[in-house]
Amino acid sequence: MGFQETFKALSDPTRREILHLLRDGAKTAGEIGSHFDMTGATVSHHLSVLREAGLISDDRRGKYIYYELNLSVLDEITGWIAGLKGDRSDEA
Amino acid sequence: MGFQETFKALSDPTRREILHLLRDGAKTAGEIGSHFDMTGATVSHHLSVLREAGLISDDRRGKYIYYELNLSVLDEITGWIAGLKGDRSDEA
DNA sequence: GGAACGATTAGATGATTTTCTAAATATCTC
DNA sequence: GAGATATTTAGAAAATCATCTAATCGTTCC
Repeated sequence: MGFQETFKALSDPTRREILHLLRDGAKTAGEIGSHFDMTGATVSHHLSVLREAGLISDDRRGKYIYYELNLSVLDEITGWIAGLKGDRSDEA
Repeated sequence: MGFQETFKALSDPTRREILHLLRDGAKTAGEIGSHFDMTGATVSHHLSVLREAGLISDDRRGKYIYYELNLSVLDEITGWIAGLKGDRSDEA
């Protein structure tokens, strides 16, 4: 993890849309993929980028793999931004 | 502008450090560049990415170009994240 | 005007990224 | 176990990106 991976993950519109899709609950890779005009392999790749960034987690249930939002990493981002907005120069 | 450019701009560690450097006031391109072990041309490129993302603005004063933080775009980012954390499915 | 300095732009190169097709893995059902 | 379904992994191609060197632009000062 780290800001590097997180921001990189968020920099792709497909991946941001995936996060949006997961707002109202976990979805399978297939359900997520059906929202996009690209192959399942490509969606799978995006899911793995999001997973490596810690933005989603996966939950295997039988034949399906459910993905769900993981919001804690986003808190780190807002924290980083807040640190940028604070004007104290002794901060990390 | 748009999230695309903003997140992409934030995804590079050099650029995030530049933003950090500008927390306590405007600096010239040269001052910024002296903090990094890369050519001035490369730093200039990073500054232009940040400028196009709306994260910094430039102010030419004579021979020097001063760069300073532009925080409003960061507010849009925190707004987007907040929207992701809200669970209402009728939101944009 | 010309030299000196601060900074950007142009063009090239190697690395990374996005996407695809094809093949592989995992699970369920018969 | 074989076939069907859900998903990922492997490998390749095109696009984008970070970085460099060299050349250019803008300003100041003599």
